[in-house]
Amino acid sequence: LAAALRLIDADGVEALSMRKLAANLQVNPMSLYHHVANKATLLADVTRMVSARIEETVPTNGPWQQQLRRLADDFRALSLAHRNLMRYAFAGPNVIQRDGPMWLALCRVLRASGLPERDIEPIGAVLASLVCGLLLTELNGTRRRLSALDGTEADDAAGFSLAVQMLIDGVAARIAAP
Amino acid sequence: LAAALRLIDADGVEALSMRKLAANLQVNPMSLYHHVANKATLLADVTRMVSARIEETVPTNGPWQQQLRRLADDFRALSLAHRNLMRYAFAGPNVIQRDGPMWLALCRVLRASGLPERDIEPIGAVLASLVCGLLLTELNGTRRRLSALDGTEADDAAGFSLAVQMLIDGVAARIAAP
DNA sequence: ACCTGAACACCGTTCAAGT
DNA sequence: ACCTGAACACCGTTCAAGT
Repeated sequence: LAAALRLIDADGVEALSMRKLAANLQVNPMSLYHHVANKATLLADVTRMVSARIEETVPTNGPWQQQLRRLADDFRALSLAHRNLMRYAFAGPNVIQRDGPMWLALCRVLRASGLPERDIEPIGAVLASLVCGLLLTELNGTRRRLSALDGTEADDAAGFSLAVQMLIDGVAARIAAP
Repeated sequence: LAAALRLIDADGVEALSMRKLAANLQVNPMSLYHHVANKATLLADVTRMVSARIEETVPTNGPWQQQLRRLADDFRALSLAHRNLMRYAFAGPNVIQRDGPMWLALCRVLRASGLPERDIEPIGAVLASLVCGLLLTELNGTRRRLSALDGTEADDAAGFSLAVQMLIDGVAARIAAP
């Protein structure tokens, strides 16, 4: 999986083939099938491996607004660190798993915010979706292309930050007047 | 392009090959290359063709909140009508074009809302990104899987509606206190 | 201007045979 | 339990030759 990720980081998901991966590992292409069912599950496994890295970086103190922002920023850092993989992975269902650290951390923060219990999961799912959209459009260049004629990396970061603030305010509004 | 879209609707983007498309058109595979540069641009062209269908359905009267909601709903209807294509297309840069009807309509509505001119494009880009996220996670099943143990189509629609309302409120708040 | 057949350089995956 | 070579059924694309 680590070797596959290296190749994807270098050349993109489309350029990864079982045969190239085998060559990179100095092994017969067919040997891979003793460790992985097929290419699709290999990609799903790489995606899950990378997505699980949110875990370590998650803080548990400070105001909920700050924790939420931190979670979003970590998700963004992860996406930018593995652009090629994540751009592909967002199309599939493996980026945010229901039993994964990302979702668990998000629910924990929302509970700490005082949001009514029955709102936690639906609002959490919507927030996760919205942030996925921000990251996907940053990875594929759509946001930069739309928001200005001469977009920079700093504009991407600013747009992300602005949007996350909007989401935090939205949650706050829902706590104040449920 | 229409034939390609039919095949994609039926079997998904992965199952589309130049050779199958040619067979479907009762033509030699190589003939296709006289009408399209390669497979990647064919897919981009299909995406643009479908994305342009927002055009006709866009209203120009009523309060801006209602127009914005209508735009989002139309985008959702389009995405659901061509799930296989759109799931793939969201990964690329061709869904929302800067000179396309979607973006032009969005900017028109935001101008009508009274949002300061210099906020139109950055806020528009962020809103477009967020809605892309909602649709993508609906198409790949992530939102349904996260928000409840027994999600239905109606839950998807409700989550979408709730999120769009949050976005409209966010814009309204920015108009009231800039 | 469009179509075609042959060919090239790749794919993912199966299977029988090896150690 | 793991590795391997040969083989199968596909790919996208190029190119020279046709109409």
